[in-house]
Amino acid sequence: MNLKELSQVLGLSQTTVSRALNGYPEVADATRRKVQKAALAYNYRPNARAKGLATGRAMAVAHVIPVSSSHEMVNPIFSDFVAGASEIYLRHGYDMVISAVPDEGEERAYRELAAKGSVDGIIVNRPRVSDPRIDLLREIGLPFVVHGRSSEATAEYNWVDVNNRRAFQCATDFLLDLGHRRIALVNGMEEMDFASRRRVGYENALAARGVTADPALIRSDEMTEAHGHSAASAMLAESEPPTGFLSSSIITALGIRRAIDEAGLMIGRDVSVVTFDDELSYLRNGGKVPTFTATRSSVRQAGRLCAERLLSVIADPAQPARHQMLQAELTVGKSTGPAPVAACRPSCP
Amino acid sequence: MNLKELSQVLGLSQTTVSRALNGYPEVADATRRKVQKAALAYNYRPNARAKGLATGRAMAVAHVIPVSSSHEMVNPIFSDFVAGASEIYLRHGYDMVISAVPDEGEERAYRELAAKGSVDGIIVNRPRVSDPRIDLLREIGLPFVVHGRSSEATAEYNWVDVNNRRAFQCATDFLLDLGHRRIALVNGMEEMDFASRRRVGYENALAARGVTADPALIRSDEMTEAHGHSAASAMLAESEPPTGFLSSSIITALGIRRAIDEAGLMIGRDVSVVTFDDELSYLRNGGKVPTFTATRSSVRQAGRLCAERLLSVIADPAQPARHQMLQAELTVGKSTGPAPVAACRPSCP
DNA sequence: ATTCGCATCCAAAGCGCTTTGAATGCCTGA
DNA sequence: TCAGGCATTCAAAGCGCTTTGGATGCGAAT
Repeated sequence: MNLKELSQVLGLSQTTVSRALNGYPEVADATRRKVQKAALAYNYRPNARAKGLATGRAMAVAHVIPVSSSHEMVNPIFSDFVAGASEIYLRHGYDMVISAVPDEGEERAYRELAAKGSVDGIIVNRPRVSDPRIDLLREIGLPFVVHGRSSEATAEYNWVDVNNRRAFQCATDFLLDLGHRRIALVNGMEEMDFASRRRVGYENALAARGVTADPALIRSDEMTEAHGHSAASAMLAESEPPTGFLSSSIITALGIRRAIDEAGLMIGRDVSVVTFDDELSYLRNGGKVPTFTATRSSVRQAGRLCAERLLSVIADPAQPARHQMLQAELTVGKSTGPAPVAACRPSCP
Repeated sequence: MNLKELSQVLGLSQTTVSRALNGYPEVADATRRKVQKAALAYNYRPNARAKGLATGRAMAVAHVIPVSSSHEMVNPIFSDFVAGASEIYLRHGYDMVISAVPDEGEERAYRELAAKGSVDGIIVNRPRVSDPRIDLLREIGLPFVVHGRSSEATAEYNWVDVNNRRAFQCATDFLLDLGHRRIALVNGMEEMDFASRRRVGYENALAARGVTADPALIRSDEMTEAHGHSAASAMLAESEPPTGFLSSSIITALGIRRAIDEAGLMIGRDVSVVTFDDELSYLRNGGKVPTFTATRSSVRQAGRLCAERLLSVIADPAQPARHQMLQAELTVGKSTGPAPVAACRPSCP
């Protein structure tokens, strides 16, 4: 059933039917009710493509998911972020299109997205420290919101981010306060902006206490369970193993815990772990006293905020850029404790 | 730059330009080359909405993600499935729209999706044992492919599924062969078809050996780490604890392992665990000898297959329904071993 | 020389909607 | 009685594309 048919059934013009359904005031109340009833009865929905063509708005936004031919990795936080964002889109009648963009033709893909006109705006995920996408999107003129920031970007743009530097500074301080001195950082890929900021927070905290960061205690890779495990295993096997770990994701933290178990050590007593916790729905760091001591910030909530911001920018593209900084709170769980007193070694008196 | 402008620049009609770009034969080679060059130079892309309106095809498919107001859970396999599917869509020039559908208005939402005409087909996720969506979609006439099956559906429909029953039967047999008799099942929600089939496989295997399934050893819930942990903790604290666990997901398996560790037991020696492994990219069950003994089947691959099937159905909707059954292979890892000889208990001689 | 076929190109209709500009009918006030 | 105002409704244009149904011109066949 399309508008033409519906209007014929009703004996009205397409204009009147369209206006009645879209809430225009110049339609008699009786007529409007009649039209609404018929629309319901015939299960009429305006065709989205035709509507879009006529209005110039797609009522859809794109989330870009980078696909790399080299390594098939999906961002673990993708699902929860998307779930949060789609709550908002649902409420506002927007569709979400997921656009897989291969690493190679990144620029081309973004331009195409804009030129095709199938979306009114874009959410940019996983910005790198230096990320050409931001300037590109500004040039193209398509509304966008970045989840995260790009440190080296000069232009103004809308972003929603969590205070990664501060979170890792706090987490490091927490371990330092507990007496830990050899603290390892199991980080994400450091060309990613969030990972780079986390490292800065870690290094700042150490420097503030006069502890020199040991490069052997810093690892950076995709945030998989395997990475957490292999990084921690290797470090724990060193002659001077760390007594504390900072983890960039609850998934790597699981790997770190596994390595600790395997080493015959006890987490929270022999080795402490503080992790960043995105509050992934299927990996809740739950319980009254959470398993892991963590700096937590809901990525699902970040998804909601990004989506809301994007819809606002689409509604009024001229407004100045706005930034939303979320604070990750440190919650003490069972994975941390005072630094163990050094075991008696040959060098000890 | 739109078609009209481009054709004016070239001094050609819109018809010719359109045909030149779409590969129709009735265009002179020289003309075609000129048009292609200009299209590139001006960065011309046909407007997707207009094209869709004219052709009647949206060049987009929907993936439905159910959002429940009661519990905010995202299917953990969502990201990898979507990543696999989008590889295919990308290759064929299709967009993927993620449609959040609230539990309440499910039927309305599907009808709307079809009537709006913004997609050419749908992927149905997480079918339940009895799932009205299948009949609904058949009635609506929108092409669809189900990831999984719905046992109680009578009509024919396209699906891609893994042999869950067989996988769990094999896994159970494997533990039985190792001498285990008290085998627990930590399952997903059993109104989901896959979980129901897994349970059947488990029960069949036990029955075939004359072992009666103990209801106390079966738990079913969302496949979170917490569920694995709490289910296993509770069971291990019983007077007759299980010596083997079957887990429905690598995520619950992580929780089970945690419970085993906490109980002071050793996985693979005191307690064996076999898990279903969807090969999630950030939770690879890696290594030469994998951590977990598992029946594995890549959900990313399932995403690819579903997408390919859907595009095929869209291209030729009249073709008969086809089914693709993937077989999950059992891979032996470090999490299983012979059933421990019963420790000396008061009741022992 | 005329016709036919072929290669190439084009004008215009149409996809289903919104929106502009105008028409219609009715009531009010002069 | 008639102009003017208001409330309703409508016909038609237009969004940017594809596609139908010709046009046009040229060389080959008659």
